[in-house]
Amino acid sequence: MRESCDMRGFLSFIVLRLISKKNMSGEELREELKKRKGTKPSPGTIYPVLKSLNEGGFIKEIKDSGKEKKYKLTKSGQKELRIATRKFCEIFYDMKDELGRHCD
Amino acid sequence: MRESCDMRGFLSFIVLRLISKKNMSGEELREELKKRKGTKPSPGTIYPVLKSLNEGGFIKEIKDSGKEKKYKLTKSGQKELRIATRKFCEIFYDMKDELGRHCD
DNA sequence: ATACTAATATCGTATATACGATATTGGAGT
DNA sequence: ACTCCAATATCGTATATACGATATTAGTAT
Repeated sequence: MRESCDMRGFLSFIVLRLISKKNMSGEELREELKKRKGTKPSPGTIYPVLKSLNEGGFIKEIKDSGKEKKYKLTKSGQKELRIATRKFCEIFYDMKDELGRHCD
Repeated sequence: MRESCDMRGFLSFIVLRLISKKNMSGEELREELKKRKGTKPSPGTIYPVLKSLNEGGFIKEIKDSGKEKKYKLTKSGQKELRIATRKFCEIFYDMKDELGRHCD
């Protein structure tokens, strides 16, 4: 996960958040993102992100039935998610009203 | 502003949002982003964004005293912001609780 | 008018996120 | 065992956002 000042880390952030709620595979993530955004991210988008988060030690593969590989957060991933969430809130603190209005 | 499926449009989104609340110059935007994120985006980050939003017709230069150039949203920019806000809320609808908790 | 300075603008470079296309892999079913 | 398919993985390419360095510009002050 990036530490610098740019805005590019959001896909990793979303993936960490989704996995923190429920252990998920690449395909499940693609489905969930389709629900949220209307379009399904291509395999070339999601699998490199999972690879990078895995190599960074933020998520860990768990064996599941079938050929799916599910991932769960590691301790380090939980910590990273807390940090990223705080940053997100600092940047977007004033989106609270809109989120309430649009999404109830 | 981008229409596709990626996550990269957030700096433009934030800039549109800030300008929608108050006409702002590049320096004022840098200051506000510093407040929110802790680091001030470099000139090489913010001015190209303003240029691109201006060329896209989303913001418009207004003459101010001094050498500052302030920008205001155009009608097209207002519309774009509404669309982008809805998308943002669809993606991050479940951040509502965190935003409430962290930022009150 | 000239020098100074803050704001703006541009340049080269780096990287995360994106895509579509293609390759690989591992269970399922025959 | 072999084929098939869905899930995963990789490749080449494109673009927005990032930086630091440098250049330009327009008021300010001397």
